[in-house]
Amino acid sequence: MPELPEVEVVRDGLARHVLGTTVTAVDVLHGRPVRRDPRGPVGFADALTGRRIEAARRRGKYLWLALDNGDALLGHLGMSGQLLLQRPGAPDERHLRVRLSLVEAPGSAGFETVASQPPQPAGELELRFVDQRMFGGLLVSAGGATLPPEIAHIARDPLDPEFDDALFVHRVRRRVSGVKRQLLDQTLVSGVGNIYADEALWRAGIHGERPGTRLTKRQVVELLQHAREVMTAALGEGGTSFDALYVNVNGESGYFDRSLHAYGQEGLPCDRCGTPIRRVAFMNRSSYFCPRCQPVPRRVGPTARA
DNA sequence: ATCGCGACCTGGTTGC
DNA sequence: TGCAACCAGGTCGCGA
Repeated sequence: MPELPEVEVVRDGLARHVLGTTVTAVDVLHGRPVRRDPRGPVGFADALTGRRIEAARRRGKYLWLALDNGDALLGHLGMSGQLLLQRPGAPDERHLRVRLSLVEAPGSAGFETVASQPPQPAGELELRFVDQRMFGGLLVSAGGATLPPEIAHIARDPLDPEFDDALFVHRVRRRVSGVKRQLLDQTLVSGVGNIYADEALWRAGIHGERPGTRLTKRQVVELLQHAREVMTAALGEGGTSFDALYVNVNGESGYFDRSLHAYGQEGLPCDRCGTPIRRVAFMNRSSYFCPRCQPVPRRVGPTARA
């Protein structure tokens, strides 16, 4: 599933290929992905048509295209979403939900970086939102070009140069909530999902059910740094599979196969101590951890296994 | 105010 | 073999 590194790869691809283009048509094939747009599917399409794309920005797992009127096309890939760039006429993907027709503005150099692609009408391409499960979605954010108000509550992510480490440490240590739950709290830090939370906790040797109030400053600082490292590593690998005219979100990127130490490793020996990795239910999903490197805190141990 | 949990989705896999 | 149950999980809204 797309995590912060994959979303950043998409953002980067969009930045290199759709800036300066103008939206000439919008086709909403399924209403659900635009459910959060207050204008509805028709209003959504109308608000985009004729607009020029000026920037591609991201915060956490949200990304948006800044438009020439100060609005923004805000998107979230959810679990299974993809943003693909296709030539017009390419067969519809099975789960194609929204199609934006784009045209290069006269005089723009926007497409000249696209090499070795199939023949296509000059300056025309499609931006397609494909999403099997439709947890993701798109909306037009009024006045959202710089930062959409819809995501004003979303914290900066750990790779953001303006992320406030000290504030994060302070807030985590003030809450009794388990530290994994806090890592997943978008108002504290964004971009960390179930996979990166488990990986960062494994690297830090901290159990996710440890209350924030029971962690030292140093432990939280180190945990944050581990989250940065694991996401940076994934970003490096995610970027290598990027195809110029095919902005892809690959949930099976090599990174996940090669570099995971905890997530999805139930029963396999811990890469540090050999103890079998354990899996427990957590927030309607799963948590993976090494019971030796990440001992279950005594006070909450019984519930952590429930 | 803060916290925790269930609903939302589909398709692949598992179990009976 | 066929069908049902389960699982993946980010985000939001609701209830405690």
